Amino acid sequence: MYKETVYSAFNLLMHYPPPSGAGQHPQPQPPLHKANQAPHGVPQLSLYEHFNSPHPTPAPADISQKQVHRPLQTPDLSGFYSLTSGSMGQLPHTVSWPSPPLYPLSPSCGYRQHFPAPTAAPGAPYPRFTHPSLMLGSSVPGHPAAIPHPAIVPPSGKQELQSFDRNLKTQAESKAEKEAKKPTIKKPLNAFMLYMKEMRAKVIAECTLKESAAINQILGRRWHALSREEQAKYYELARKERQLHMQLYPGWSARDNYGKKKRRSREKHQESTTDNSLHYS
DNA sequence: TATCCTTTGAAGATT
DNA sequence: AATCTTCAAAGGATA
Repeated sequence: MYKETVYSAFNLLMHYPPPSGAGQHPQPQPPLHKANQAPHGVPQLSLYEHFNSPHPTPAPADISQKQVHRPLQTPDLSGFYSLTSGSMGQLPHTVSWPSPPLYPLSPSCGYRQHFPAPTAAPGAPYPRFTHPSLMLGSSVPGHPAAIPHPAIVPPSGKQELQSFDRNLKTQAESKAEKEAKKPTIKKPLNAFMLYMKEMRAKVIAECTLKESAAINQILGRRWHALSREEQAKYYELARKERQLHMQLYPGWSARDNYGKKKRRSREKHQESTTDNSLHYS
C-alpha cells in the first residue's frame, strides 16, 4: 500500500514541472555545511563567525568540485534535476537540485518560488529561538530544579521487566544490563533538525498534512530555499547545541548510540531502488 | 510493537 | 583521504 502510494505519487511527478530555476542553476553553491568546513590547518569557524568576520576565511579552492550527492533513500532522478559540469582532465561534478518529492505536493507547499529567501536587514539581530533544548537553565545536573535535557531518554520499562531474574544472570549479562539501564543520551540536533522542529507545525498547518515523510520533503525543499543568512542562524544554533551537549555530557560520543537502532534491511532497500529504477527507464 | 519512510548534517566506520 | 553508514525528529503506514 505504502509502496503503491509512492509509485503513483512518482508517476504524478513525472508530469510535474521542475522547481523554478532547476536545471538552470547558474552557479551552484556548495552546501553551507560543506562550505563551512575549514581546510586542514585552518581553525574552524562557525558560519556565523565566518559571515561576520571582517576577513572571512575563503572556501577551499576545490570545494566547487565536490560532488553533492543525494541520500540513497531518494530515487536517483539526476537526469531530471541535475547539472553536470567539469573541465578537461577533471572529474565532472554533479550538483543536484533536491529530489522531486515522492509525495504529490501542492505547489504552495513544495516549490521554491513560493518561499523567497527572507531578506534580513544587515546587522539585524537574529530572532529569539525557543527550542526547548536551548532553554537549559535548569537542566544542569545537580541543580535542584533540574529538568532533564531532551537529549536524555530514560530506558523503557520493558528492559526493567526483563531484569527481574537477575540472580540467574552471569556477570557479563548484568554488565550489559547495566548498560541498557543507562538513560540514552541522544545526539545533538543539527541545523536542519532544528529548522524542522521549528517549522514543522507551520507546514502541517499550511499544507494540512500529517505524514512526517511528506512534511520532511517539504521542509527539505524550504531549507534549500532559505538564504545563506537564514541557514546560518540554524548552523549557529546547532553549533551552540553541540557545545552545550559537550559540556553536559563530556564523555559522550555518537558511537554510544551507533548501531543501537536496528539496521535497515539492505535487501529491502535494494529491492525498492530496483523497483524505482524500473520507473525511470 | 517495531520498523519504515523522508529530509539534512554530524560523526563514526569502512575502504 | 574519501566514501559509506548511522542517527538525530516526527507520526502515519506497514509488517
